[in-house]
Amino acid sequence: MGVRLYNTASRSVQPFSPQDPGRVGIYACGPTLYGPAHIGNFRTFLFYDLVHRYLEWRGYGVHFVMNFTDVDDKTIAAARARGATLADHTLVYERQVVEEADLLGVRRFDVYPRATAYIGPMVALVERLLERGLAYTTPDGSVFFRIAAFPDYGALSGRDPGAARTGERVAGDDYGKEDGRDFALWKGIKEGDREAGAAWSAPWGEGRPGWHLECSAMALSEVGGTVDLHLGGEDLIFPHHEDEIAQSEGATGNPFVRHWLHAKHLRVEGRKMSKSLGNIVGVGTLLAEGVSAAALRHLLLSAHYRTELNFTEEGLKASRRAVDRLLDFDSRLLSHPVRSSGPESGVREASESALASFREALDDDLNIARGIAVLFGFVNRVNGRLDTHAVIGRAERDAACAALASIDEVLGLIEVGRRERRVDKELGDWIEERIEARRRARAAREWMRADAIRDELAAEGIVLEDGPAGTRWKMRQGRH
RNA sequence: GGCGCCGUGGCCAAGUGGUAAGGCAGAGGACUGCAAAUCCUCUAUCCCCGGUUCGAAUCCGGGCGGCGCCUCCA
Repeated sequence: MGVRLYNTASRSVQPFSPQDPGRVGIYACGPTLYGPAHIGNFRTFLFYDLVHRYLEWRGYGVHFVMNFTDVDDKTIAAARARGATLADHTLVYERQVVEEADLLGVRRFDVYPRATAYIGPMVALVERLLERGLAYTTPDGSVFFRIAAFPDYGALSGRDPGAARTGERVAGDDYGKEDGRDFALWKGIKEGDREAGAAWSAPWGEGRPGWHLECSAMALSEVGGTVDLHLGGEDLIFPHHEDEIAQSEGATGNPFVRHWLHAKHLRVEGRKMSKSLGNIVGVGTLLAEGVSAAALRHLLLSAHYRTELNFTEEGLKASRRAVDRLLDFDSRLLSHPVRSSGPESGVREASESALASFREALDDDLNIARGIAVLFGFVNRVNGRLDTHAVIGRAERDAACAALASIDEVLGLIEVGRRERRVDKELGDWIEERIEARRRARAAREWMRADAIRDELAAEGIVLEDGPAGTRWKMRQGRH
């Protein structure tokens, strides 16, 4: 059947059909660098990561572009409040978000354009729109898009362009608009912009680009004529993406995007995350508190991207346990005794069917909840086999390892979890030494001494698992 | 007011016409020196009412409840 994805534009799930399967061009709206990213941002970024990883897993050649918005009202305001230049201010948060994304296992995308590096293309875009009569300048040096001249406006979000809002009161900086719905392509220079390094010259006057324009310019420059997949948070459908379509198609005359995907927002303890509620949760804060990155990844990834996800303390705990189960299985599989030949235990069959079911689940509009269920079903089945078969064939074991690794190429849970369990060589050697001492104590049936050693290790976060093939140990992950 | 989404066991969450995946939590059992890990068993008729159908959580109608966007917002 192939990959099927929901398309916001058609409001239905449809086959994913890139123009050129060999090079799928994807543009994702990235963070605005005014402050630290929060878990809501990261739910969206992890959704991007899923799209990225899954399409590559399915064999597509993916060219994935995620921008950084480093100039807009908020970044300028934040930079000015700190007395920093725009460039200095945004660099701080760019570094931070990249670092956090790495910690959560978000694979690096191909290109990260920063808006301020695309002023040229933006100016060119506006010039074309002016030529075509789709834009007009105002006395303060701003340029607005003329929505009345673009009949398709509203198609993505399902709005009637003619209705409502026309006669609305205009905001303070929007003097001169012909129509209340018209949006700014370029904002004429204002007090303080130049000092903050937020002013560029253009044929119609000095100023800075409008937010919507930035994404159009970067998408057209970095992805090309038509974007196969354009991703974003659900809040961007209107007006941001509607405006991107209007500008891009108005200027080029070509379809801008084939397929739109939007991730739903998350809630925190049942409530909307907002400044006024004071419940904005930063990823950096959580990680600093000792929350496991793998657990956080699991939680943010575990619900389908088009359903509301409720971020709770309890959910985080459940996710942590779930990831532990995966990691325990991973290490059990790797250390399970094998022989070169002999009767099959059923592990190979379980591996093959897990891979097929996983693909089926993810092909269906990235149904990750079902995909994760398939994974746990696999873990369960194989654990059962390992219980009843003290030794399995090497080829079977390898097949199971390969299946697990393959699925984790998409989920990245074991990938991130393993990192957190890793210990340095010195600690590792000490652990091995202690385990050997405990082994001797146990052999001598000196339980008190053996348990004292186990407690000693537990105090360092090391958990032991005795099995027929010896004792395995693991580093307990973060507090949550 | 306009557009849209959702309501499944204690919590989270799949399933969208054939009699309920998975994770967490809970109970009992097996294994273990004790643990840990693991396995087995048990725990829901799907917000309510009506309709369509041989058959509905799944379709239709009506309620009730929760939520999103419409303004900066992932």
